[in-house]
Amino acid sequence: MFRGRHDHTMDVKGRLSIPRVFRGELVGDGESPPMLVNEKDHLALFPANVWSAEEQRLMEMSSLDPDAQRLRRFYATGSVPCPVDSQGRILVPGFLRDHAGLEKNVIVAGVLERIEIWSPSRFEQGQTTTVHGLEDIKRSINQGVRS
Amino acid sequence: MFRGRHDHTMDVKGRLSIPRVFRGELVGDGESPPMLVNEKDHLALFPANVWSAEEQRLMEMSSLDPDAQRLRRFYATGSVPCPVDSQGRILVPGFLRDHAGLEKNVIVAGVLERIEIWSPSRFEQGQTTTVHGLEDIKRSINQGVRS
DNA sequence: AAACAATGTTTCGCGGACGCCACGATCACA
DNA sequence: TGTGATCGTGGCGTCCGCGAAACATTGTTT
Repeated sequence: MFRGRHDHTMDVKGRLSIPRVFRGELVGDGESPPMLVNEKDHLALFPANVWSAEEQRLMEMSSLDPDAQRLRRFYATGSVPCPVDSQGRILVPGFLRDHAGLEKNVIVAGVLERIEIWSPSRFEQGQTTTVHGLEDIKRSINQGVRS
Repeated sequence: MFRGRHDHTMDVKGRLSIPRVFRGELVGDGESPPMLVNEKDHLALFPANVWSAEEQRLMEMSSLDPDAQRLRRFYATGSVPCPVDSQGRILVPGFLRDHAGLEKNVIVAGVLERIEIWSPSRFEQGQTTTVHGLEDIKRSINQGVRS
């Protein structure tokens, strides 16, 4: 379970050191490398087994459903195996840096089963809007509108 | 069950002593450390088992629901394990201090299953608005509008 | 063969973290 | 009312973990 927020900086070449507290759980037994995945406005980093479970669910969706097909394409195209080097760093490919709008300063956030990598400005913005809507979100979830 | 209000002060480095009466229940058997959690306008401190139950509920929400995802991100990113040192103090990370607007003087309040940490001004303000709206709150709860 | 790109390695320095101790105020109890 | 114990405060001081940047090495391409 990943938790907390860390302000880190990226190499000019796109190398980013993973917070120490995350490394153990992230690499697991080291069998297969973690996965770096493109999301709408940020990147996500998964332990191999967690992502493969997620991927499994994508594959189980109907290939006749255009939406499912789109979803599959988006994630398949935007995901990359991402080994952690001996100094605890990952290399973020250029096209993912671009999509997530990452520059030198980034935020590495623990979100339970995943690690998220954000541009600071986008992150702050997202958080503030979340805070504003927080009570409504809680209410609607509490009422079982979703779940 | 935590009760009562305590005016304490924080270290320049963010160390804060927990009221004596809270310590026993807070650390429990000491297996896993208490959790310090960011809330909208204050911080909350939980015995490990209490927070992990809460976290469990977060994880069970659909990862396809954007609102659930936001909620998860908010709480996971804003929570950090928070061991109590040998002198009964915790260390409050800088980013949580900022979010809660904490400075030197803080209020440590017992709120049944949780301990809350407030900036004095925000606390007072919250209390007064609660007092004003008290009757309405009671009414709507009584009507089962929530929960 | 030279230049650039990619990856691996080393070092430095900041600051976070922790432990200890002493002062002082407050509370309890005699 | 006095005395003692408890508990919070804060002030050092030190340590070392960790991240960041610079450096070295390898490999690849034309």
